Amino acid sequence: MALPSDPAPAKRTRRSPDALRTQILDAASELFLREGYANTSIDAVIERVGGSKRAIYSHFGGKEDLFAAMVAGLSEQALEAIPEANERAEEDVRASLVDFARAIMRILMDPRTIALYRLVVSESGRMPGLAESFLRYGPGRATSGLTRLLERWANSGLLDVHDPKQAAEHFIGMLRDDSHLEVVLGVRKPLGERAQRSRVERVVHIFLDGVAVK
Amino acid sequence: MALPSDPAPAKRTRRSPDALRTQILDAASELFLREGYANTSIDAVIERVGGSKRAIYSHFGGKEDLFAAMVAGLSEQALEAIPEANERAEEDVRASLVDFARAIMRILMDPRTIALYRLVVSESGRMPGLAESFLRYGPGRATSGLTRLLERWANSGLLDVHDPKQAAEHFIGMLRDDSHLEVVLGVRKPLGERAQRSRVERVVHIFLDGVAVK
DNA sequence: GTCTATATTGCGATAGAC
DNA sequence: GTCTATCGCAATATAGAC
Repeated sequence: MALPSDPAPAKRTRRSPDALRTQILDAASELFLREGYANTSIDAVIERVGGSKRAIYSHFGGKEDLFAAMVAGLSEQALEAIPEANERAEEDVRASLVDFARAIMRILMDPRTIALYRLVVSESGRMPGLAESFLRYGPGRATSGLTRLLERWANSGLLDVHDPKQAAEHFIGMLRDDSHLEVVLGVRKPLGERAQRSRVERVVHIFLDGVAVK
Repeated sequence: MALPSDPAPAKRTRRSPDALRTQILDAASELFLREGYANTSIDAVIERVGGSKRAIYSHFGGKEDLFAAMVAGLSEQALEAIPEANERAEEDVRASLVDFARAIMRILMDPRTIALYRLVVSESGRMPGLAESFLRYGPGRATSGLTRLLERWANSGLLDVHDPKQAAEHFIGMLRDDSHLEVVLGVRKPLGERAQRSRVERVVHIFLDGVAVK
């Protein structure tokens, strides 16, 4: 994201506190995601950013807090890609669901998201509060976004859902199935564009129409 | 848990090799699941079982191999609870799916399975092969079991599924949704019997009938 | 046991914003 | 000029490796 501290830390112009904060977060994200929590040192982060370790402590409080800030930031950032409920949604339920599912699928298969997921599962036992903020900024936003869509369609009589939140969770669960787990566990590469599309079609079809022969 | 060691023709002093192996696995499971991989020492395992460290190395090879054996064993053991495809399946698709889903749901919400899942996600990066055996003995068996059921129903013209394996993955994904993730991350307790039933009903309903208004 | 790595803190110096 | 954030460096603490 931010500019790499070019040849040398520019003497003339000073970074804004905000820029420093962002640069620290970017460097920390990269290292945490690649090396894991324990294998990433404060020194390694600061080495990439320049300046003093003090900056991290005054901005974030400590290593755990830096990690937590990174998790929240990345979760939020990832979810920016989901389409907002818009007017078109009212018109074509199926197409809107496909749009939504594609966005979620892309996020789920993004290597950064995968690494983040692994990291959160690994470290949430040790860090109370980490899981909450991850869920709130990440998966929770996806679910609540879809929940609102389902509610609207249910109110319009287009869908028959009694518990929109639960239905949203099930829908997203279909997207985060074994194929996702296999990627998380590193036994297969993330699905490509084509496979993603194909799975999204099936999921939307099952969700809307079911598989029972009528 | 596994083989009962009572009827073993154990001499006064010596356990059968098989019983020793089982006892080591049981002790290791408990410690690994509760304390994690790094926080469990070979000494701690041996302390519970008695005997010498040598036993672990001759039976399993080393700490990682013991861990891998435990993961494979627990995965396999957990999956024993899923109902085999039987004759009744042919009769009532819906009831059979509910049975199947209930079994899977119970497994997913079992604290041991939850701990195992966390552990596998945490350690699979470090241990090549761990993820494969976990998937093969655990989730893979669930998926393949359901896949066979779906194939039969599809062949009988009861269901309209073109890719039974993918459909099975989506079905199980609905059961392993955000509510499961929240339990894995420790932000909520496992769903109780009642909530499990309720979710299973919804999942089967969505899967068979869909939510679109006809 | 020693020793190394690393998280954390203390504090005077300094550079830029105002 | 003052003021604040940051820097640079050093010191402390501690957990884990060996």
